[in-house]
Amino acid sequence: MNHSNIENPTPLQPNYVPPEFPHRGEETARLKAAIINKSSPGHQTLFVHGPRGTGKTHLLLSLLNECPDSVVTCYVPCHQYNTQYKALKQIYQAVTNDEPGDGHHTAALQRTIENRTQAVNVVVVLDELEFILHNDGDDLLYFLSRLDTDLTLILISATLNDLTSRLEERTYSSLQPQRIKFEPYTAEQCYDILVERARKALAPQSVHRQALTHIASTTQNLTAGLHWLRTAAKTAHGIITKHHAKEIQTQAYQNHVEHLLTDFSDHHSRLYQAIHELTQEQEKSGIRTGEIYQRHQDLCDTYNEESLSNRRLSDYLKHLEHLNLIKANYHYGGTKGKTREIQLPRF
DNA sequence: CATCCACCGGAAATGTTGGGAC
DNA sequence: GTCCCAACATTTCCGGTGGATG
Repeated sequence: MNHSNIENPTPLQPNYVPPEFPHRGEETARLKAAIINKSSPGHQTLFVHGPRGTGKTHLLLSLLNECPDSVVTCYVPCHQYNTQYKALKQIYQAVTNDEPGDGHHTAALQRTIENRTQAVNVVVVLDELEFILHNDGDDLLYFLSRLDTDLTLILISATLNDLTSRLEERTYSSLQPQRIKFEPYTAEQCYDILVERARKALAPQSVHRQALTHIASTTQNLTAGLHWLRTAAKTAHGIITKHHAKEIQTQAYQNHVEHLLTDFSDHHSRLYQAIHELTQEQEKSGIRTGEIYQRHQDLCDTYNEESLSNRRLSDYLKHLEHLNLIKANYHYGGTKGKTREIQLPRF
């Protein structure tokens, strides 16, 4: 039995890459000029940054698709390929159509990549850059910057504004990145896009305008907004009203969080759960890390899972911070000692 | 002014897995 | 197979931080 409003679920899926990018004309033109109508051979690096849900990833994926077959393209989501070696493997695969195992020397992969990319146009996108910079990403960037090929390197990040402070000097000066900033959508622009997606995915007249304006004025993160709309469509009996949208707001946000965490470990989820629980229980805002580590430990005990060292969890917390799932206030000493205060953002 | 808070975060150590040479 | 060498996830170790307290 299907009494759902959804006629075509695809345009509401998180991985759906739309054919058009409204309100991103300037960014599209600049990226196209750099990638597809590249004027001069040699190196170029673009640093694409801006908040989550502003279309960075999807626009780049769409442009990679438009590249002619003669161009070797490689998209690397660095939250999954978070070391130089793993990222090199992805590039190696794109260049040679061959998958190397794990027991090689980094230098051997680098040499092969260097040889196979002579006289080839290569576009490499490193998305979620902060996750690899947390490890040995700098070495990777330095290697890529020194490649003697026609390489277009695109670095994407939602939490970094400035690479100068995050890269070694020689790496930065060798890359000379051009910045392209994606501003957040305005509520009006967000509404536009939601309307368009609703039109493509849902039965006519199945969503109230006020439901969409409510979503668009609450969050300008389009990824989150689309999760919200999809959740609303899935759960509505009949027309999607503003009231219904409000009712399922929390559930929609949880879906969004779950989606962000799919590529991460169960410990990441449990850590988030620990923070979530503590936030619900206490009215004071700001929870210190010690408390979170303790709660995570307790959760592991009840699920009969092995816990991790606090040192490791500290890194995982940083991952959640990179995903904008938590806000962290750093105290480098003082009354509270050296610690972080963690908060959940409002939707 | 010394000491303490409470955890940060770099570095080294440990254990596991996979590759290549013999 | 055996041996050695990489990469990697995780643990262990520990120096460091700056306002509050006495």
